[in-house]
Amino acid sequence: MGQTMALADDIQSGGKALVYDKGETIFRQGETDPHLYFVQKGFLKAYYLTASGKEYVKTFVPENDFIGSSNVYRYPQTGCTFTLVCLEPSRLLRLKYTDLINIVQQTPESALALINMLIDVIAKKERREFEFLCLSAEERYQQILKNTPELLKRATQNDIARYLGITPVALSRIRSRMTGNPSSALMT
Amino acid sequence: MGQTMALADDIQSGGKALVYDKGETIFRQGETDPHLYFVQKGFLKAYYLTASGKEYVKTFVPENDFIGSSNVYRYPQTGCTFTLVCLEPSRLLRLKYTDLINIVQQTPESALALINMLIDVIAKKERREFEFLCLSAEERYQQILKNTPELLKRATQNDIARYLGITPVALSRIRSRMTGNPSSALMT
DNA sequence: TCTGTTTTTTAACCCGGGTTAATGCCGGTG
DNA sequence: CACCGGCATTAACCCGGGTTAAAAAACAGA
Repeated sequence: MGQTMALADDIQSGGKALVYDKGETIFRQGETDPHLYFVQKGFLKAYYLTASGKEYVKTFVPENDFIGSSNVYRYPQTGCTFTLVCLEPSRLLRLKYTDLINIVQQTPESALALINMLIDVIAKKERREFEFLCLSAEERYQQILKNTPELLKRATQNDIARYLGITPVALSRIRSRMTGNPSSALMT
Repeated sequence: MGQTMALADDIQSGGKALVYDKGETIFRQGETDPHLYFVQKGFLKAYYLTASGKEYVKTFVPENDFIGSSNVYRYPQTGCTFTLVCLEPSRLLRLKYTDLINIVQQTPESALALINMLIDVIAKKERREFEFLCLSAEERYQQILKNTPELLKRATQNDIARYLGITPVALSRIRSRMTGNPSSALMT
């Protein structure tokens, strides 16, 4: 983590600080935005919008986390695969991917810091993949209760449902099932 | 890709070649194996085994791909989160994570190659995550038909089902639904 | 406080996938 | 050749989640 913070320092020195209001959009699905963002303060939501108009939440982004459309770095002509919007007033540091690579080429330590950060991202995605593959929607919700209960305070239940890959109606049912009002099982 | 191949060369010079028969296990869930593997030839399956004995396929690993339990790199005391087994006779290159880091510290170019490789891994995981989040099981199967039809030849339908996150029975139903024998809809 | 909007809950109905079990189908082995 | 184990298919039944719609609850602004 010390290494990652050092990288954050590098980004701080090379990046541009930006302030957004709640509800503001940083970039939209389809646009090209060749930047990596570091969240100094606030809370954001990254989401996919399908052709049929349905929204699915890719991830929530809290303080001290990074976000950017990685495909745009590798294939600069492609568009972002998702939209990034603020759920709270936020302060971000913005840095071009190409500038990041330049910074990281300067010192082996910062290169290693970036490598470790990327491996952390991979580990995180691996856990989400594991949860989709191996757990039921109810079990995935219980993981949130156990591991990131703050999320319940910062995101609406609608958005949490769309993050779990289910509808808000289904999440409401899961919750009432879990509250376990066992008497309801006895009633007609 | 040229960069990634250069990295593969580095791994080749520092790695140890290993040969496995079909059915052999490289490492088991719970063991600690601090290595990254590069597949020169063959085809492997990485899978999770739940407490209740159910198997879920995390990924298939074809030639020129890498695999390793990334959490073991960051947290060396933890065990692998999955089991790795050969579906075909395979030749692998094995390299300690720590040696890889040493190699990569030598030259900025190899560090950049690793960074690019990691970003490719992230992009790949992002697509799988997207498919779980936004697509139905049938749509996910259609993605395989479109993007990696070779998989149908190298893996059993059982394993493909467990990769899609459904049961073999469900995949069989999806296939018969898709064959679209429309007459069956007319019959009792 | 009143009001309009968003979020959450509940109900009814449908459908896809899980489960179990039976059957058929190879492919390998003795 | 006969046998056996794993793989694929099919059927029957159940349950969780999608969909639609309506109502209740929580919020934010005037």
